[in-house]
Amino acid sequence: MAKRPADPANGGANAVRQVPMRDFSRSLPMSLLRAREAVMRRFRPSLREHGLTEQQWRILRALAAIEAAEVTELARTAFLLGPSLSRILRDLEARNLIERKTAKADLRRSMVSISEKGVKLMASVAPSSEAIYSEITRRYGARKLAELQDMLAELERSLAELGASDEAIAEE
Amino acid sequence: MAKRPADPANGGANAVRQVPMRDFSRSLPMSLLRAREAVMRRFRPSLREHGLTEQQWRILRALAAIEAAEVTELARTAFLLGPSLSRILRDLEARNLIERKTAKADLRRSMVSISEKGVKLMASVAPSSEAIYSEITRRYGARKLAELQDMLAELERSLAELGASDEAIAEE
DNA sequence: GGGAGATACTTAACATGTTAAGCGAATGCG
DNA sequence: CGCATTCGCTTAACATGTTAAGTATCTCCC
Repeated sequence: MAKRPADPANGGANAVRQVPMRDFSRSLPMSLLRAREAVMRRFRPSLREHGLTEQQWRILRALAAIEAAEVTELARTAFLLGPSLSRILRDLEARNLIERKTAKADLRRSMVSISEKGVKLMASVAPSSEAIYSEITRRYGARKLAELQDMLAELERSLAELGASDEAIAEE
Repeated sequence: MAKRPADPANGGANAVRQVPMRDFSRSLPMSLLRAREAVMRRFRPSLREHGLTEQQWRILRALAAIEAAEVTELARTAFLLGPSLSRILRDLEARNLIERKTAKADLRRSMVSISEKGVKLMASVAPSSEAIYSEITRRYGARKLAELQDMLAELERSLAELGASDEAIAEE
C-alpha cells in the first residue's frame, strides 16, 4: 500500500526532492478537469449565443424536468452551492426566466419554477445542445460513453463512503 | 407556467415534458463535475490547513517538477487561464513562495520558479496529499483508476479533433 | 530602420466557487 | 408558553473562471 518510504515530516535542510510525486498531468483531479473542460468547450459557445452561462443552463434544465422545487432541492439537482444558486436565481428572476413564491406552510421555503419565457428559451437552445451531445457521443462511442459514466458513478460511490476517515458523521 | 399552489406531497404525477432531454444527472458534464468534486472534497481540507487553494497547489506542484518556466508554459501545465494565473502568481510572489525574473533575451517573458520557502511548504503538504491519493486508489482500485484515466485521456483526444470541424468559419 | 502585426503577459469586468456569517421562520422541549 | 436550537435561504468576502481589452516588447517585411 505505502510505497513511499518513511519520511520525516519536518524535512531537512536538503531541498532536493527525493520523493517525486505522481506525474502531475496524470493526477485524477487534473484528468477529470481536463476532460470536463474539453467537453464544456463544445457547449459554451452555443449557450453564450443565447445569453446563458453553463450554470444558468443547468438550473433551467433541472427546473424544466421537475416543474417546481425548493431552493435546496434545486441546489442538489443542479449541483450548485447555496450561495451560487441564490445569486443566479436572483438574476434569472430579474430576467423573468423563472418564478418564485414562498410556500404557505413554511415561510422560509420558496418554490422555484421555470417561466413560460424560460421554457421558450430552453426550446431554442435544446436542439443545438442535443446536436453537440450527439456529435460527442458519435466521436467517442456510445458504448464507451456509457461505460465512462458508470465508472464515474462508481468513483463517486467509492469516495462517498470515505467520509468517515476524517470527520464525524452525524447522519444515517 | 406552473401556478399551482405548493404541493409538498411527493410521489405525485409528474408534469408532461415537452422537451424530453437526456436525464439531467446522466449528462457527461455533470458526471465529470460530480466525480471531480467527490475527489477534490478529500484534498481541500488538507490544502486549506496549509493555506493553499487547489490552484495554488497545482502551480507549486508544476513548478517543483520543472524547476523554472515561463508564465504561458506554466498556464498550460497547471491548466489555468492566463488571467487566473497572473493573479495567483502575484499573490504567491507576495507570500515569497515563488520567484520571478524577466528573461534577458525577451523582456516580455518572465521566468517563474519555486522558492526555498515554497519547496518547504510543498514538503509539508505532500505526505498528507499522497496519503489521500493512496486511499482513493485503494478504495476505487488501482487497475480501475488507470483504466479511468485512459478513458478520460481518450475523451480529450476525441474532442480535440472536433475543434476544426465547425469553428474555423465563424469570424467577426 | 521603421511601422504593422504578432506575442507575452496583465488588467478589467462580470459570473461562479467556497467558506463563514447573518436573518427570519419553524421546532423541540422544559 | 418561552426560548434556545435548528432550518432554509441570503449576504458577505475572497479566490478563481471566463472573455475582452490594454500594454509593452519583439518580428517581420517593405
